[in-house]
Amino acid sequence: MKYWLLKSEPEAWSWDNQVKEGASMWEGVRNYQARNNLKEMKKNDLCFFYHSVKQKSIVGIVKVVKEHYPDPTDETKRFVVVDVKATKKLRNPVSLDQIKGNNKLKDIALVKQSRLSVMPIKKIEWEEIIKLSSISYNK
DNA sequence: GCCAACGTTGGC
DNA sequence: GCCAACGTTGGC
Repeated sequence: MKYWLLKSEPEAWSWDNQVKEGASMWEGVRNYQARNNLKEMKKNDLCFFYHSVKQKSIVGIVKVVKEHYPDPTDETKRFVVVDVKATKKLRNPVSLDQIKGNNKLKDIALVKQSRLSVMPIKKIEWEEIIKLSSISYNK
């Protein structure tokens, strides 16, 4: 069981869209590194759902419900999608600033490779972010 | 809105 | 196969 982070601009595809839609394709990835990550995802892996550009926060968790298959929106047939489903909203969003300010998260791919849209998350990083989301809730 | 950091494309 | 030119992403 692995952990991941998926990025989306909320104006293109938001957490609320994901909740409303239920299980849906994670489509439109056109980057090889991101694609390779999609291919490694297994059913029931969990992914943070990150809102880029505007909110710049992790807002929820989606689960992989179907492993990779060809992206029907890709004419070149080179890229793939997985199906994901919203499973849990974070109690409080965890912002990029919070992540950057946390020593345990300083090597996270989100910061190191700011342009990558599908990235692996280490278990300790996952747990730390979960913790941050509850701590901010208590404040 | 700007631009740094990347990724991709295509001419050579 | 190199690399200049171009396009895109996403933080600021």
